[in-house]
Amino acid sequence: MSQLPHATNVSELSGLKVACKDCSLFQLCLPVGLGGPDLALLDRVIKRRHVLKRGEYLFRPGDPFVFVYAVRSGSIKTYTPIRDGADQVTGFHLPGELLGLDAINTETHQCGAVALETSSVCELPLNRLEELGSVITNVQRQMLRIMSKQILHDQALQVLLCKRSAEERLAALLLSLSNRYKRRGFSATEFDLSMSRQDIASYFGLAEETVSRLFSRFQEQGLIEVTRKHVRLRDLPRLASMVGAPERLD
Amino acid sequence: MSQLPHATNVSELSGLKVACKDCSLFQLCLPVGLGGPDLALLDRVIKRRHVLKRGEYLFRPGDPFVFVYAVRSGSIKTYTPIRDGADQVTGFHLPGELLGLDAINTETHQCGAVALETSSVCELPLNRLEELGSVITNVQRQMLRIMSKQILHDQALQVLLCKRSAEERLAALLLSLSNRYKRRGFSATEFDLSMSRQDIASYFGLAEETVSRLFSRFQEQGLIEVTRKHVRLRDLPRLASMVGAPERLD
DNA sequence: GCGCCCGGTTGATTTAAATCAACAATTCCG
DNA sequence: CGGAATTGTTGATTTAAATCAACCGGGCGC
Repeated sequence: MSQLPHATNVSELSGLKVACKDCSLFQLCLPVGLGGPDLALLDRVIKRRHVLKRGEYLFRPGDPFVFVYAVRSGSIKTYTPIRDGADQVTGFHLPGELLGLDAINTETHQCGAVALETSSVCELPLNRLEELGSVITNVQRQMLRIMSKQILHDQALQVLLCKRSAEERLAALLLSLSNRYKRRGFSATEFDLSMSRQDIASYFGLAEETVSRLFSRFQEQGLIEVTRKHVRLRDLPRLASMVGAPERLD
Repeated sequence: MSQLPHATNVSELSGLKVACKDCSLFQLCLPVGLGGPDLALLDRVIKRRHVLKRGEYLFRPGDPFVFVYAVRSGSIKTYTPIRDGADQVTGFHLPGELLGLDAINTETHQCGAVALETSSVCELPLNRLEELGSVITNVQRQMLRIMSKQILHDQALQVLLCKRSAEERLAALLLSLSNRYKRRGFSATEFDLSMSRQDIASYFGLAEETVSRLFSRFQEQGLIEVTRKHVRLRDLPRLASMVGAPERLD
């Protein structure tokens, strides 16, 4: 189906229990920077490898908040229902990224999360962390950093939506995916989009047709090669020059 | 200059040292829900009453992160510089609201913060919290909640920017200010805007002229009465009906 | 007290992107 | 395997909001 590479193929095959310290996502995920003892305790409460098929829901709006989730493989989109029955896509999440942070305050998910392809997640019971002793401070400090990063990301998106054209928004997305794949050890210039044109349009407040036209235009201009979901970025520097630093979505 | 009411007038006059437990913003600010011992420790590290005149900067983009700030009186806007030299306004902050959360991760402010009128803030040295013992867990838990709330707020703004017209965006702002003033004990229907039309336009990705026209139109329609910065909301229910639940900015 | 400047308003015109419409290519599914 | 449904593409037209332009009025300095 999707040809998205899976960072965790090897560890997934080797067994269900892969400790955080042995996970290929260690550097990108919650435990980054945590020491051995903290990791061991963290491993005790994290539930691993909840698997989702394409289209399956991790949680839905209104669900009670139980876990923060870390994407382990695949990709997951989050969305908010808006009036008129439509959905607004609020984010695309790759391995190592955390989901459900917006539900900590109200203890209820306002967003939903759907797998864009076969994916797996780890479940972090934020409330149970308090049972553990020393680990909590370090993990919470790490949580603060991750949420701070999310807030910065949301601000970049705000600038993009307020000040930038449809063209620049799409460039920003392609660049963001490129950087994120690269950091995960995959090609920065060739990958499959796991989201539909409609998802991209929704995420950026554009019409599906506009996104489609932009993909065509980028191709005409020699910026990219695109066939359906497969994308090859042919001119990364020019793509990057279209997107200012404060609008980087990485 | 601005006729914005000041929640903290009384306590400000009574002296420089007002403990969190005696602050009128207690219920709206960081310490909400914290117990006496935690509060006492918190009071030891919080610096109070840094005063800013209109137009003064609390921090600028690039400044090293030292404090998280809580607005104590007045109002403060945050902004990001974007290419072409312009600024994008990223938020308006009223008493009890926290500033600088986006800098926790990088330890550098990406945004700047300017007083929209004479304002004062408390300074919370996030890093020094670790010197304190038991307080840290509870305060950090509270920080997680506040940041979660911010992320939810950012998502509401995303929906507004992606899916709603200029008209609905302005309605959302007026409604948000109304609710926030109300919670602080002020009139929900009559207040002064501390931000300029340009600030509002920037915040929502609109032109100054559009915002101006909308104020006029709202007045024609009997929704509001507006003279320069003074606003009276004449039909709160109709205003509210223009803004869906997932777009509430409160 | 007068005029200047800035913030705000109002009008005319342009434009980027939405909408409407038709169609092509894939994937889904019996 | 074949037809329906979904997803994506391309073209014509409309539209909300930007831009360009002129002007107003209050507050401030001189």
